[in-house]
Amino acid sequence: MAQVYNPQEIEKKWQQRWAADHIYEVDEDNRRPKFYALTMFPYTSGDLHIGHWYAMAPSDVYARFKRMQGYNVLHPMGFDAFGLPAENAAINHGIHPYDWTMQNIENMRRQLKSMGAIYDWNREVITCLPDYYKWTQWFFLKFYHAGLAYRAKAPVNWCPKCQTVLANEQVVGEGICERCGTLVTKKDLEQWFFRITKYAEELLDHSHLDWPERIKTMQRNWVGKSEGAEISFWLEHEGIEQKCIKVFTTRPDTIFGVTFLLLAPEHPLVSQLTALERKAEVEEYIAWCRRQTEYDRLSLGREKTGVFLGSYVLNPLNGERVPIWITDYVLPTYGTGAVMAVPAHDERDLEFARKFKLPVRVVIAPPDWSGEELTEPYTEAGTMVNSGEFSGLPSERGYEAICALLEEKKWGKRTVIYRLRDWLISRQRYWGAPIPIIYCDKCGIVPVPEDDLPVLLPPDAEFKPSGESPLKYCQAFVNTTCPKCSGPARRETDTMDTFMCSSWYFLRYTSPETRDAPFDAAKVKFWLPVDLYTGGAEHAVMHLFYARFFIKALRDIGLVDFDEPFARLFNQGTIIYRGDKMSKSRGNVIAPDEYVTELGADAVRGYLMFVGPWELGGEWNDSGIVGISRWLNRVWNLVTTNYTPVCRDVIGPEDEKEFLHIIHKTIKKVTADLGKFRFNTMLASLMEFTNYLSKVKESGVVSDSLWREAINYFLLLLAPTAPHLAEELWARSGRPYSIHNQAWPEYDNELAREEEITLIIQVNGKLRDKVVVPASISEAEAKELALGRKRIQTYIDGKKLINVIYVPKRVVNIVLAPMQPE
RNA sequence: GCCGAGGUGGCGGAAUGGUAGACGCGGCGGACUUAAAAUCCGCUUCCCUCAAGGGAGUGUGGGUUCGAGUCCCUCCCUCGGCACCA
Repeated sequence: MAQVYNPQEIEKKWQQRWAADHIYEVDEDNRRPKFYALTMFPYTSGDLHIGHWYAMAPSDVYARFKRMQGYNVLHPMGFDAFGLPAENAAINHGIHPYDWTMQNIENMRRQLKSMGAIYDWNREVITCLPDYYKWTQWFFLKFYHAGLAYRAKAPVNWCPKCQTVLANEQVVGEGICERCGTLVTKKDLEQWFFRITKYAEELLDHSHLDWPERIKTMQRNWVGKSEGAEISFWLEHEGIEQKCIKVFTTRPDTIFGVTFLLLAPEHPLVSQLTALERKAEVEEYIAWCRRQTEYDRLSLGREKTGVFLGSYVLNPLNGERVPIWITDYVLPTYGTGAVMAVPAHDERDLEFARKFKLPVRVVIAPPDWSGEELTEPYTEAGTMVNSGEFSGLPSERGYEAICALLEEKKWGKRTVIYRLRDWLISRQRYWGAPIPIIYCDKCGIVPVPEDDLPVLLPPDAEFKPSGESPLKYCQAFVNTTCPKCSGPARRETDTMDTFMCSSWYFLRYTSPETRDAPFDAAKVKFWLPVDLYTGGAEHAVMHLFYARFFIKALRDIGLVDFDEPFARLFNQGTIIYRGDKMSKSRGNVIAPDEYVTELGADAVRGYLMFVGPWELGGEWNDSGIVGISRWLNRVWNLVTTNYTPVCRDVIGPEDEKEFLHIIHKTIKKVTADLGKFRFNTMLASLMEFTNYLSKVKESGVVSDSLWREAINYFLLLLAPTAPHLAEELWARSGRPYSIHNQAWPEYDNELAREEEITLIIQVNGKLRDKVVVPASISEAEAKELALGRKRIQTYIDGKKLINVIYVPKRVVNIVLAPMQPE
């Protein structure tokens, strides 16, 4: 038997034993309350780095904690296995994406197993296998039949490097591709969309979700709800069909201040509304706009640009003639692509008016307005002026009155619009689930019949990116027969966004073996919703948003009976290394393997929890981990070397009492900290406990039985954090296998309570003395004691006592009169 | 520009409005050793002092309070998100 702590040996041993005994396998056992603890599954990039461990190890600790607390815990793991890097690897290294992905999974699974988590590997889910993506395709068909999937031509985000379209959510920061950082361009393409906008309103509702405020805010901003009115401005133009231009405004109360109308350069009426003599100038401007990148166009702080079309509309409320301009700050995709400009009350419109010397008319008076021109736009509510019959009304009432009038006269109506666009799910790439659609010259768009699923990804496709789907060139795949008329037909060659795959994987974990359905409905009913979902915040408006949409759609289709997938969400922070987020693309990854080999998985787990609060992340520091490793060694020595009480007739009852107090105080603290994900302070209190145990051991002042009890509690508290070491020490001290099937210790509140406290004595708020007193001390006793202290006397001497403040069990503050100046 | 998180020793970080710096790293000193490593023990915010003791101190400047790292206001910096959305 090894006498020194040898993590390599014991970790391997227990991992094999746990697997052989199936101790972490889970079933729908109703005797214990269920708890679904889910960690975002990793993309199969090749290696897990310390950043992955930071997401996974603490969540495993929490899942183990809940398990010991008596919950029936489902804590599964799988792989998000479709995606571009697999293809890029294929292109760069000549290996098939399937082989690359499966090799990576092999390696990552090995790494994950070395962590010693409670994953039930029978439930593993791999999204790129036909058993799985068959159902991803099946959901597409369900959405199609429910009217939630449609095909449309639209200007879409195009990544020239990835050679594929991207969803709006995948364009980040300054208009760059979320995956590769390339500047995204626009392309007009026929694509498949999911009608996520149908759920815009419901997606705004986070009222039953225990989620971080900032994620909820980001989702709300992403939906971008605006309430206002759509108003028709009459066209004063001969010879065109349209009688009016519709604008959207959130401030119908400012309509009397409209001094020009703005259209997006892409607005369909622009060419018809351009006066002959302005044609050249307008066309030149439009051409200039086209040359601007999306990012340039949306960036703030650039000078306003635009041209006058040479035509006019009439303001329906006052009949005024209003010139029509085009400008690139009006976006064709938002609202109606047309804006009524009110320069007095909108910053951008004012800038535009000043640049082009257009009139500015105040129609909402600020509270103390003198009637002068405003130097800056006034965008708040106020009193309406220069507004005909509405003048004098508070603008909030004017808003209502004008809307009512517009609706009565049918000049406009109240409207709500959203910034959210439908979810573009087509990708012109190989390594994804094929969209199960067939195009027939006779029958048009025909969905693949359910029985024909999966539409298998042909293994032999040429997948070099060409800007078109690689599947297009795979004749055996493309050519098929129409399911309706049996005539010759072509398959859709685009694949689905991989976020489709990750929108339902958490359902599959409940029943991965199910063959005739995506999941076993009873098991989903048992386990879902996920009780705790942990992962990085980078998915706020992507994965987390899509998954919510998916569940709402499945609910409406009748496949699930709940509204939200993730009841509670927790975002861990980011692991920084060399000043940057650790990631393979940044080339600053630290592999856990060498640390696991050298110091053990328990040490790596422990160190990651010790760097700081989980939600804040932290800097990976090589030298920090040795602290945890040394501590685990001390733990080993503490438990494996014999304790012998000193030879005394009776072991002092006072010492035993204090010992019990420390034990229960520690249980209380560790339990509370684990519940709050405060792993760093939990470890600190376990360390303090071991420091205390060492002292006790040295002095031998407790009985043998109490010592054993303390070790017993300590190992139970250690078990979630260092599962291997705890199991080994548990076994070595003759306790029954397995520690991980033991109940979490309960603390005795009486014993955990402090009996003695250090009373702080302050004079005028400054610490001057401290004294240890029984916790039961009364106010009068405490004050008397404080005033009687020798050291305090020297401060009080000769000064006037104004007040004595007593804070129970904490402080006596003696307030003296300030010194009179001479 | 707006929203959110954060700013505390040499470093990572602790602190229900009540002892600032728990716990760990690093450093210094000591024990063990022929020696080193490992381990163990002690010290370690800064300044004055042999010491006892005293003073200063949680990004900046104010305020509230008997008492502020913590609450309020001002400003500065770092990180994350959003950003011409009518």
